[in-house]
Amino acid sequence: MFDLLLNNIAKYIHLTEDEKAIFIAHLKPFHIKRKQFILNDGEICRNSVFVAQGCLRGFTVDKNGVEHVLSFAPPGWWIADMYSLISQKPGILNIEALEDTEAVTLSKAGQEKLYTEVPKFERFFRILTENSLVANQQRIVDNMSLTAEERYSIFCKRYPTLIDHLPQKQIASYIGVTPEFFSRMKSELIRKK
Amino acid sequence: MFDLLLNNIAKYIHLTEDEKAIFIAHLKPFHIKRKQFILNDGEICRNSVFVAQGCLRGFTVDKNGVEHVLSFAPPGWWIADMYSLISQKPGILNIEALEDTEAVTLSKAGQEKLYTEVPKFERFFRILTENSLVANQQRIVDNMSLTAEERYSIFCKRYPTLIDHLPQKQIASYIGVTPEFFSRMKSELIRKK
DNA sequence: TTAATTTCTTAATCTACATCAACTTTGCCG
DNA sequence: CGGCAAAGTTGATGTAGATTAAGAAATTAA
Repeated sequence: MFDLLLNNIAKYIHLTEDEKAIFIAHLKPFHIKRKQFILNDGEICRNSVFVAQGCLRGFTVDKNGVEHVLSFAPPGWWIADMYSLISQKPGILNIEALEDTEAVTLSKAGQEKLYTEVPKFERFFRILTENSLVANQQRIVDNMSLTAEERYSIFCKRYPTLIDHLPQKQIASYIGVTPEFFSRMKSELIRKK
Repeated sequence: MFDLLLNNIAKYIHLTEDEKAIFIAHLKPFHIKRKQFILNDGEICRNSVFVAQGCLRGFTVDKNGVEHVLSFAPPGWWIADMYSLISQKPGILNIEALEDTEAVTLSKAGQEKLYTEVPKFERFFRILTENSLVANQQRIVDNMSLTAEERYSIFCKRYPTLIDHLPQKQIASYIGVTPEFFSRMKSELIRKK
């Protein structure tokens, strides 16, 4: 059950069996059906969530009611409204299951306790956050300097597994175009080849 | 000399005098003239830089030769090519002084040594990275869901000190429009009021 | 299976912002 | 201070991608 997560952690820090047990004691497994939400904008985000199976998405809704996908969380990924989780103020992110999903939560309180019990986790989450920061900075650069077509091509390379079983309107939203434009773009790409 | 930095750190972790000394031993103060670079794209980023006075900017150059400002570093801010710093592979960021600047460097090696010597710094840099991640995620959302005018308004609120003494083409680049459009936008804003 | 709902496609029209070009203003360096 | 490069302005025109709308295809739920 926790194998995927523990293997993931093992890439960055080494844990004794005791430390693993302490860690696992803070986790709460759960599963959630497609289309259900684990977080709504305006709420305070109280957990980090690690996906073991299925897929979640984090998105905002702008003042015109348009959704914008900030992140996908396929197996092996963490997701949370980082702003809200850190500040414990109401956030702007909605987190929804795109398919039936199995995951574990680590509460904010649990995470902080973990830092004192096993300080090595400071390192683990620092590295995790660093990697996330790098990906987000790259996305900003891509959004500023590339066309939608180029961003799509990058998405395909970076998330090959997601392409197949994700509604394409979700991908359109992630790369920052409308579903209509995305559809056209795809058919033009096929025509070109 | 290190006061600004130490006060900054004190917001997140408490350091003994010994620990402060260890930290400072890893720092190297330097100053750099306007228009000089401390990092070029294609190079490996070997340092984090903390600005005490002046201002730096980090930017990429796209395949058409257009610059895109990823970040400004006024006094009290860190700057680095995080991708390159972490991976120690060639990066895409240029870092340039917008004015004569005084700063300190912390080398990648020094930072890692610091983590083992004073583990509290894991926490400090984790928090720093978390805050940066939150800001970057917000910027992605803003770029996807707001008009240039709205992004400018947010920029003004968030970086009031920068507005005055920054060439406006740099601000235009940061919010993701051309200098020409930015100029027009500003004059329309004035006309409106 | 079928009805209902959601997703995808295609087409016409529209707009925020880019590009190009010429000119004016600012600010820096000798 | 004066000359020159960089920054900012303004206007005409171009375009990537949005919007609206309506039908076709695919999923889902019953």
